[in-house]
Amino acid sequence: MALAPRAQKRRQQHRDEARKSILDAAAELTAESSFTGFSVRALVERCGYSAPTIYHYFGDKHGLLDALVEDSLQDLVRDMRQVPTLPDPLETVRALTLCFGNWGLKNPTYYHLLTQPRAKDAKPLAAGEKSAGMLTDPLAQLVDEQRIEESELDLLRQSLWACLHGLISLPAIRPDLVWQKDLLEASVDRILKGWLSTSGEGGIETKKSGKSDSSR
Amino acid sequence: MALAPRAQKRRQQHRDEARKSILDAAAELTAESSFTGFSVRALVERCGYSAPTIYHYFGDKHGLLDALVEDSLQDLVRDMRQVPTLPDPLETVRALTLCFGNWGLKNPTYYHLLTQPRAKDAKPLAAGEKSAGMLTDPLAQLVDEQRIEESELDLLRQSLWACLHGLISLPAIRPDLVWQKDLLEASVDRILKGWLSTSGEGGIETKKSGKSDSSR
DNA sequence: TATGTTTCCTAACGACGTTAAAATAGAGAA
DNA sequence: TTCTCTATTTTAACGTCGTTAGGAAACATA
Repeated sequence: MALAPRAQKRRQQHRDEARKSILDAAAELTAESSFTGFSVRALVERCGYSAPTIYHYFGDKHGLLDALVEDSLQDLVRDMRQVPTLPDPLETVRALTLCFGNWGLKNPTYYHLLTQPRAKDAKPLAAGEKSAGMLTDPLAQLVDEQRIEESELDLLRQSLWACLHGLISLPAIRPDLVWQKDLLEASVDRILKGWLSTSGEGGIETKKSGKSDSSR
Repeated sequence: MALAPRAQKRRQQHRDEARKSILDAAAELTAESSFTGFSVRALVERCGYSAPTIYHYFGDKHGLLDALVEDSLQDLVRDMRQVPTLPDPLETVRALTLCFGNWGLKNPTYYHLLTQPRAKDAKPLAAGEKSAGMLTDPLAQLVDEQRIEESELDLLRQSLWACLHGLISLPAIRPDLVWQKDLLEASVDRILKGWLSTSGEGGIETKKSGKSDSSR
């Protein structure tokens, strides 16, 4: 028995409103107390709906949090789309990386939820993948311009990603410490510099400029 | 009523044995299933003691896990102590950093417990602080040798720490991906290179070597 | 009206960390 | 020995969590 289009639309509208009011309450809760202290039951008290309703709409606690993060991630993707493609692809990589990093620093709770190990259903959030893929083109261009070796591309990508992850998450883990305010920007610059300058030579600049590999 | 020394010693011995058998069972459990899936109740079943006994010895679930991590951290500190002080302090920094990083990669569960936000009682693990402090001397020496500016010392320290954190924790978070096997070593080298080479100039090496700050 | 579907709630289940209260064991004192 | 004090250990619960079975209520079609 297919629903008439009118009724179907009204149903969907009601669904969206309910989802939104639940997500709004969840956003409030995560803003007040971060991921710790967020519980379905606290959300139930806050949003007026009952627990099974939340499970009806989101299936799971993780599903709810995923929807919450996905909303914020769409803001990020919008921001990253506004980053212009600069003449120097390295500048583009830098700008995109900083854009992502600043989003993470501003939304530590969402970033933490994003990077929390996911269940076996596994699929990473769509917007997360999208933002990660935005680096592909400018990086490929750097290879084309022979400023990085193709054999090092994956290494650079993973290195940049991992370091960025640390730069975002460590200050969130240790808010008790005072963090240098330009830490993200300075670090990204140095990392890119380290990967791109004298790209043929792998070693680090030692005092005597000779390679002593005493730590192997 | 002070205890006689003999009895006191035997008591202590019994205490240590009980603690050790609990910690051994906990180590087994965390080795099988990582931090998720570790529960006090599972430990109770494994170790034979009852729940309040565990609380008697460790006060808390966190206290138990802290004791577990502290044990492994002592191995790390021992390893780091064996790193020789090399003629080039940069090599020393590199070796210590790689030592710590490799420990983290080999003990992802313990590293995760170590970096999990701690309760309000706050005090960081003793061995953790000790290992972090080992970089102080060689870094100061780099300043003495005028290879890094003193004003950038804290920035470098935090950058190195944060990137190292990312390099350890991201592969643990995403074991589904294939990680370049030299990621840690290559990254640390590039980061140090980025911070030390041409130490007077902050910008990154752009195509035209001109600074365009379009991302501010 | 009657029927099927979607939405929503009451009430519970099982697992978790934790603890109150009491039983047990060990060591010195009588 | 017996008594007493302390340290160890257990049984049995409490409160919270995520989750779900089952049914009631609302709604759209017929």
